Amino acid sequence: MTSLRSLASDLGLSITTVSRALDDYGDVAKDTRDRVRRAADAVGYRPNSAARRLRKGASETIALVMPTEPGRFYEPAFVELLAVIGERLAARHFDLMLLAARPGHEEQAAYRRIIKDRRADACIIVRTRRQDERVALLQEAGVPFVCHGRTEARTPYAFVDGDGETGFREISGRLIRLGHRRIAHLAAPDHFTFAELRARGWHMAMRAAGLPDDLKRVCPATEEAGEAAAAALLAGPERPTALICATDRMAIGAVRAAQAAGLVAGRDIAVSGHDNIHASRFTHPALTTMELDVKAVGECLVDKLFDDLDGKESARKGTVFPLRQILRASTGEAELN
Amino acid sequence: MTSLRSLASDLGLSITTVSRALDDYGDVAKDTRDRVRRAADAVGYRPNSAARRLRKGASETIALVMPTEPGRFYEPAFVELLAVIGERLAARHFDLMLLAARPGHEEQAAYRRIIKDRRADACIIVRTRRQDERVALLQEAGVPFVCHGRTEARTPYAFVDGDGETGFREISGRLIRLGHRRIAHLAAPDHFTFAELRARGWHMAMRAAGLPDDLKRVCPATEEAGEAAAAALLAGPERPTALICATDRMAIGAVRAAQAAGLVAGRDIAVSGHDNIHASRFTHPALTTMELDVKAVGECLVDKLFDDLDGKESARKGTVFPLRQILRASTGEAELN
DNA sequence: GCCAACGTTCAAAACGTTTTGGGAGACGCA
DNA sequence: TGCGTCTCCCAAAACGTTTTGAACGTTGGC
Repeated sequence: MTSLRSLASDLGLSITTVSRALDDYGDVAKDTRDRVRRAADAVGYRPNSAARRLRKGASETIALVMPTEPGRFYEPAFVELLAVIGERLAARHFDLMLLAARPGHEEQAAYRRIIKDRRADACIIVRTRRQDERVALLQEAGVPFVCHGRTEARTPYAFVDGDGETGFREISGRLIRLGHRRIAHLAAPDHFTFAELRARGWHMAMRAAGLPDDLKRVCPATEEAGEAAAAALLAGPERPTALICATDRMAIGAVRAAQAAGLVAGRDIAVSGHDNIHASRFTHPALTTMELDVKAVGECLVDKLFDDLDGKESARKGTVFPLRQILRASTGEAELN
Repeated sequence: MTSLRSLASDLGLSITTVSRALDDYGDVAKDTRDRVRRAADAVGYRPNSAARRLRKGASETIALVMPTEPGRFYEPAFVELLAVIGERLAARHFDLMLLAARPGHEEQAAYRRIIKDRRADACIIVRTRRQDERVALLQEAGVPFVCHGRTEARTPYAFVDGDGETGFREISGRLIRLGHRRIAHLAAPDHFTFAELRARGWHMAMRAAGLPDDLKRVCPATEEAGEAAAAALLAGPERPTALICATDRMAIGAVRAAQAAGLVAGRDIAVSGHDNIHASRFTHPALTTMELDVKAVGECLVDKLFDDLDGKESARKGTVFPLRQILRASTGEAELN
């Protein structure tokens, strides 16, 4: 609406001067600068973003492509993460552009388009995989990005992740101290980095305590799969007294399996998860789990991106946040049998 | 990268002709048009969005502002809705811009900025409220928009909603036919339109059957509040035999309250919800609920928006989708006492 | 008193597209 | 031949910003 031109003519100045005054160039006299500022504030001037983008060759937009695995994208914290990211970006007048694509062909195409059209200045990668073509693609194209979660890349890159390894080592250790000896792990598919890290934490704790580390089952991170895997473990010859699950959804399935086997979770068997999804508070018994500070993670993601865009070399590294253990009844001191 | 200019000079044509050829003007000879098309496809030409936006004065972007009520934005279907909307928009090369703002001052400011800067061509309003300033704001500014959910507006406007009224009338009727007489309704706060519609459905069924319609409690749409409200009802003089809850979250709380009162849901008392959130499948017993076809809703939202942008007058009206009833054990033929 | 440096301002170009307002040539008709 | 009509094409303007390069007056050193 109000353009630089009208502002300039109102003030009897050139467009150049007004533009530079607003951009804080040392070029322009302090008096003029103040005068321009006041006038701009008065009419609520905001530069036309399209014009600005065209001229600067930058879009002041960050892209986030949601991987929409059909029927599987169920992450309660994701909406919150989006909100945090959006707010943080808005503080610097950046836009958040949201895309959706199925992993594979469609996802690749989406990233290629972003890169080619320079529709966004940088990307946020979520649900990072161990072998992640998205990372390779963006690195090759020289487009700044940051990952939510880790991948196995040769070169340094920016990521923000929760310390699943330590988290699972801790909960395993806690159960060991409670007297558990046969502690099983329900792991998520290992093409996800988080799955491997969590499994490693459990593994390390078991080895450190000299306990068997072969009680591991891998299955999709769903309630149904968790239930089936837990049922199989409970029906086995060496029934475990504890089930450490990679995610809350799997743990919810595990609680059901225990119940079906006539066991009361928290008394006859310990069950724990990860994520602190809303439902974990409302299982019977309530689920012991761990959680990440979503706000801190979201802000860290954005800050890394800005650092990278600002040319700070330091941006290209990872930050790992500790997990907060949330102890509920499902791991109550179990009567071991 | 590849500009209209380079494309034109490669072809020995003017920029104008290339531009018009790609835009299907009748102006340009069929041969030339084909030649241009082929060349453009070959290099994968896509017009620079900033330049296009600047020139056309339209952003080809749709804004969606998430209302982030602290700790309360928990809608599993929301991510899926975003994905559907994003995909549908992408088919027409529109971007989805996501913002986050707390209802009230911050939210208003966000919309005002969108309007003023013309950062987006249209908006999608979610979590529509009965008295919704957002609707007023956008109508006044002449910015096209569509609501997910209904509001109380004087003028016709575009919305897409689920038929909560019929859905709740149906589940109420079903329970009545099962023999229930004292059927209570746990309603959500009535500044949400959906809350009022669902309550109305229950109300109508009760009146039609000549049953008392005073067993209604209003509370926030959370598990905790649902549990408290249900507990109060169950402790009352006229203990209901059925609890029809406005949302699954409230219903999950209600199931707990029943259990605490020594009642088994699905046998001693019937409980139903709405949303078919993931957790509803994993309560004990599994929750009877109803659900909306998120894909249909998302696509309808986008289509209405495009119709409006294309100048079709017909866009400014509502579409109400039927709800699918999902019968699970929590309403199993109850032993009434 | 001359030249350089400085502080302040500005005109003009550029970003890449869409659109306006023709223009050149071919063709038909009188 | 002259005139109007059609088909195909194009030069130039416009969108609103940022940036380049220079202009202008003043000041200071010599």
